Amino acid sequence: MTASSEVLNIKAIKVSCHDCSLAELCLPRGLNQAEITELDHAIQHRRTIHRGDHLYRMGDRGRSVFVVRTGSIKTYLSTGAGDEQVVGFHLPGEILGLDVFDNEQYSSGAIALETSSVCELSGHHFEEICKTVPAMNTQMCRLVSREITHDHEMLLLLGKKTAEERLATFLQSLSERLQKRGLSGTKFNLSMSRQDMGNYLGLAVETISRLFARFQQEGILTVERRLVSIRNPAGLKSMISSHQHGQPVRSAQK
Amino acid sequence: MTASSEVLNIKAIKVSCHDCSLAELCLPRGLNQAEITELDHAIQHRRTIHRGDHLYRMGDRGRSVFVVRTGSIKTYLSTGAGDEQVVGFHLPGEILGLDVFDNEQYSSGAIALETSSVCELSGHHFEEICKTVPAMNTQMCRLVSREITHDHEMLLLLGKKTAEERLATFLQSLSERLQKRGLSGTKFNLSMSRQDMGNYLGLAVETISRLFARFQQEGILTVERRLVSIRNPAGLKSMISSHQHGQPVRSAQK
DNA sequence: CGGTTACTTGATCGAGCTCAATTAGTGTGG
DNA sequence: CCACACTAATTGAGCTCGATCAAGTAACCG
Repeated sequence: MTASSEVLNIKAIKVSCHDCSLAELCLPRGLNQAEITELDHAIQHRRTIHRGDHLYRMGDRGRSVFVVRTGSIKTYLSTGAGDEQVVGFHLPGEILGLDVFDNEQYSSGAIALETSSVCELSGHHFEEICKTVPAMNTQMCRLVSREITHDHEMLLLLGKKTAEERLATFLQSLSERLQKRGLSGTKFNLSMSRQDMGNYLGLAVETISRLFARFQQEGILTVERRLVSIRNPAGLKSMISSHQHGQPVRSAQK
Repeated sequence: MTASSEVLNIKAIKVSCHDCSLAELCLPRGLNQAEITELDHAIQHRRTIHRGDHLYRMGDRGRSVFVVRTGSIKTYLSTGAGDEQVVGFHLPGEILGLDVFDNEQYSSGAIALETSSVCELSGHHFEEICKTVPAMNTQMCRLVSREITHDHEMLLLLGKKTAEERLATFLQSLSERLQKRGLSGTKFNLSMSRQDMGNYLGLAVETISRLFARFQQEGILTVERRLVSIRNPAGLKSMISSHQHGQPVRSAQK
């Protein structure tokens, strides 16, 4: 804010949750000043990782969860057979590593898509703060719940949606998340490759490429390398779910 | 069933976690006697639901999570467009409804696959117990973590696996879960329809049927209506992941 | 620049879906 | 106890969406 605070940039690494612009999206949301102070004590340290670096690998022992501060991070699973599945893209304010609590080791890996910084919340401090700050426990439940709901929506996407619906859903979701962060929801850079997108959406890279070409032809968006501009947001939304089903199809109901 | 046991059935509803045979698989796991007593107070009541009944519907307001005591329950999501995605099958000792904490409404629906009973843990009591019994908080984190990991494995299944691999994975997982509950892992009844299985695995009913026929032909198992007998467990396991990939394919790595 | 990687575009193929017909359970009521 | 309706499951035939294979182009980077 003030010009003179420039000198304090080194301190920026030590920025507290009080001053963090992400506070409203992040763990502190809904906490009072005293509670945020407690939370601040629990944050072990801020770490920076570069494009392609692992934050943690599948199977790593640990007890920490992380919150993205800047940049973006993908999480993925790999099978013995060599193929991998991207399970999430994480933007500033989003939490990752929740899979560590089962037996104190990560069941997924996390790689930075670009230079990124994260706040680390160690398991020990995490348990402490859940005990001492009830609001924090509630907040944590909310985040975990959201994560599960999101994963379920991804199951629906992979289980039922067409290629077109998948990409449209992905772009729409990304757009909304960026907008919440004060960025443009209509013009943004993709931090992940076509490869990663395809992997995440259960599609081949070629399919992603062709879909982008088609969306462009139809005037839905323009895309140049990784820069996407949504031209027709309503059109994009209308592609998210299939319309043609007259009566319920592939029903889960009895 | 028997006329004489009717008298005791009423008591069955009031069984405590102390006496429950599921304790080792369920929430009380790792808790001491005093802590289990606290947990017992938090369990609001036991409920019985019949085949096809909803435990809760998508969008229902609430704050409770449930643990299956007997029977089995499926959870599912539905889109506006009318199609649905089964996101889980829940066996005794397994928790469901964790998606309720985000904004105090269920983002999924839950339907009994057969006559089932559940223990309800209300949100209020749940928060209380997490505060007063730290071990319970740890336990909860573990369960949530496991849920997330499982969902991620399902993303991998839907995103990368072939139809054969999907069904094999499903049967193997079911077999293991039943075995943990003291039931046979080689001969068991499927409580869900082919429809539900197909929906869950992202496959058409016909594909499930054909796969069962093929597995039978290959001597992997026999299936008669919903009764499955695994004849060659090693053979089943070997079908879980693709072998042919020489070098990493569809990689998530950069 | 030359080499590497990311992306695009075209042509072909196949796993699994859809449609259709049949069979086998499962009640339900007379 | 059986006839009827209804749902669940199987089996066959053909088709389609998106994968795979192949080639070319464009950005990036030492």
